[in-house]
Amino acid sequence: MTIEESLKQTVVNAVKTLYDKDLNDNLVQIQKTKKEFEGDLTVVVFPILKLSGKKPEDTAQDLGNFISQNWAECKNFNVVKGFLNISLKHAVITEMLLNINADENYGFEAVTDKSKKIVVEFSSPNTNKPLHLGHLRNNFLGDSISKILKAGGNNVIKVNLVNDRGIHICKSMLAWKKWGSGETPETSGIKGDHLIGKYYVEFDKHYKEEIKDLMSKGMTEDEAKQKAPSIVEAHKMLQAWESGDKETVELWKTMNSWVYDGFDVTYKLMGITFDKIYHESETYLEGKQYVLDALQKGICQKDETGATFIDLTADGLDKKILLRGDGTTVYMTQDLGTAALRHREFNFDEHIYVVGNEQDYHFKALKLVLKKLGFAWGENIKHFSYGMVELPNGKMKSREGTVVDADDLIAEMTETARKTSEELGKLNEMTKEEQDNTVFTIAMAALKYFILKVDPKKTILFNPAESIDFNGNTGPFVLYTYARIRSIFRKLSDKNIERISLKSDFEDISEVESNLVQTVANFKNAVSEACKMCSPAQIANYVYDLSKQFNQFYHDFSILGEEDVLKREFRLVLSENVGRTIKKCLNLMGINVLEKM
RNA sequence: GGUCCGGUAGCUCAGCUGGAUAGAGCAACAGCCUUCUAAGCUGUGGGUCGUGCGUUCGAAUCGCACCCGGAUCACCA
Repeated sequence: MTIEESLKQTVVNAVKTLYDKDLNDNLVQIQKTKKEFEGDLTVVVFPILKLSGKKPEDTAQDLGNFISQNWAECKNFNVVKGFLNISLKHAVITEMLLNINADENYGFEAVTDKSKKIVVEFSSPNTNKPLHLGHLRNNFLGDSISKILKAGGNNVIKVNLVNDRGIHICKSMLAWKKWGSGETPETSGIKGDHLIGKYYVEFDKHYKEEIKDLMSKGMTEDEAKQKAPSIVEAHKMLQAWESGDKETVELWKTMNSWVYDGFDVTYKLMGITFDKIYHESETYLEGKQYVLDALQKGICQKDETGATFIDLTADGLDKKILLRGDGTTVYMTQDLGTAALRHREFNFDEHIYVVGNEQDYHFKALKLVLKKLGFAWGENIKHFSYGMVELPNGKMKSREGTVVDADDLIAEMTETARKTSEELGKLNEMTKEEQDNTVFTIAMAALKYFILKVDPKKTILFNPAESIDFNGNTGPFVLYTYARIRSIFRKLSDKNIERISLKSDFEDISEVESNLVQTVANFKNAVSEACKMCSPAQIANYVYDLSKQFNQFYHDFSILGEEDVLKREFRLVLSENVGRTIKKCLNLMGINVLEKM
């Protein structure tokens, strides 16, 4: 039983004894006492007023008297309006600390046998452009929630679906063929994904010009968009590809391989791996088959242009096209195939798609279509939706080249981290290798934390002019706190101070120490909550709060001499716990810790 | 127009299963390095929690209406 539950029970007993009424225990509100008031735990008495029939202050006083006499953990209490603040005995705090110490895994491993099998799809890059800041949000979120779910005892399978087919690839291929000089990553010295991205932008430039031209000749915009020679040619290329045209397929293979080489570098920088990688080019045909079957069974229909669609109007959505008039497949067709394939392979309990909120509609439709096609497990797919990353002048668009490139950003952050570290003299006694590792770890911590700390639902506004901070509520600050803790233990071993085992009758604990212990004790709760909500942002908030508290505590921290041996040990055990908790949190966010910085 | 999401300090964000005087960081200003890491700590200033009504002992938090911003309603992915 936790300390809160024990107090709750005592309040229920108190109401029974004092007022002879039965109090439903979910009406008892226990919360941590706010900083400004004296005490550790607070009972909110307002909900009890009806039972007591007395004023808030008097009710609180009654309860306080009862609790101090009948609850062994209570040292003393005070009443502020309708709030009953209770101070815990120091022994209770020490006991709490020792309990945390005993459970190295914070209880996570215990739930393994109840685990679910969860497939998490994230990253899912298109092979026609390099990764940008928006993709980083996707990757960091996907990686982090996978880690959180795993920590919660689930069997997690991380998968990546590479969008290696479709009209967008054809656009890059066409531009490379038509307007390129036959350059390759080797001849140009450009990283493969960036090279392809360059031609994607090139295509759009020509396409736009053609539209403008056609419109000046009297065509409507919609018509021009469809009739522009480039897009017509791109569509032809897609058809050629889907029908297995040798030359087209060869070009596609070559250009994709450039992109993959480029992506590998970026994934390595991000520290992200997958258990399995899928390619749309390998799954879309399975999807197509389901649609054709459904057409035969009358679940799907053909419209006047020959396109196949499914009618979702009864469910509040629209008619959804599943095959184009020319028989080629669309996004949805492919996703149907992929989902079915994965269910066959893994028989998952849950399938989470980490995809931006611009696709909320798509996933609503996907779930429905799966069920209509007779896949009952369609109910178990979940869309983890997150907001866009925007720049001060609006949305990032690869086509228009208005993006913050992932590789560039990482390089820039690493440079800033290096400069800052040098200025602070942090790199002085390190080897070149240590320096590089330190600087890179700090940069990635800053970047990941910056993105993960924001509620996934919200749009992130990123201002490239203001570089990502290294002070305050940031990754580097949390890392720094951890490094400080590690430093204490290094110093300790230097001084050869013998560790003793802490007895729980130690009586001298400051307010800040008591708060820290409670915060750490709440870790399991906080993280299991974050686990349920799948929320890296909550973890970031928690670990920041913890780090801040520790830094305040550190201000007064001292290793102390022989005569203060218990106090010293209390502080060391506390630091150890905080350090371990910080490390765990950072790991859940995909951030590596540093021993020194 | 329908649906979904957001609106909290100058800026970036917490807080939202209703509880005490709404919190951090950045930016500004004033302090703190001879002792365990100053990427830190302490203090000052800064708020009609988009607006209105309602529910409640109590609303940033819940409900309704409205205003503003964004996404989506594709034979793009």
